Amino acid sequence: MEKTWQDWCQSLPTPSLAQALLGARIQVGNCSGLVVETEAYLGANDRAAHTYGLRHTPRNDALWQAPGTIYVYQMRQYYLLNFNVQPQGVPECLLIRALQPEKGLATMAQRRGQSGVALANGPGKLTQALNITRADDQTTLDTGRLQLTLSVRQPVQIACGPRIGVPNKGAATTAPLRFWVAHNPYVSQKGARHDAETSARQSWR
DNA sequence: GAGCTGATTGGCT
DNA sequence: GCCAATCAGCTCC
Repeated sequence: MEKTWQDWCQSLPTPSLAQALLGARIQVGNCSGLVVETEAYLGANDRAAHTYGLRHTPRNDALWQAPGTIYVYQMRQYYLLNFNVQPQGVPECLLIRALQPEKGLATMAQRRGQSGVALANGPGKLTQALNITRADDQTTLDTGRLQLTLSVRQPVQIACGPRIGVPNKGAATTAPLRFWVAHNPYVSQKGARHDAETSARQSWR
């Protein structure tokens, strides 16, 4: 019997959940991919979080809902996908930064206007590939059209580092709250350009 | 390959 | 008006 999302959320603190989410499958319609990169956002005390200082606005209301609530935020002309992980009233969440595409490659390529590694190697790209928009904000993993399957694969090695796009915010800028599957070519970092297929296989157990 | 920059939308002060 | 959890294309090594 699989653990429910709620049980899973209660089993670990948020940064550990960010690591544990690597290897999960996200599916929307007939498109799916494996989570290869995440970031943790730690609510009230995290200057990079939208809920820093317990800010509660119409935009971030989803973060104040029950665990499993989906928060979709618009950045420029892109959408960013987050999952709420802590009990209602504790606004901590996980940002999905990159996916390794599995199914529906042609559909995703059509939506993106790109193919291969560039399909979903960034937070704005994967939402475009999976057609996730503000319409999915405040839906949940139980009732929404987005399905999540935990622990489909196990990373050989998990790497961590500072989050991206969080400048001049002291501890929030440097805290190692970004986690990715080491050696996987579908992460959003530019540097690692390996043989995509070979490395993708070798990055999972 | 690495680093910089322009594009450009929406939410909040 | 200001700023932001981005992206892609362009330069210059």
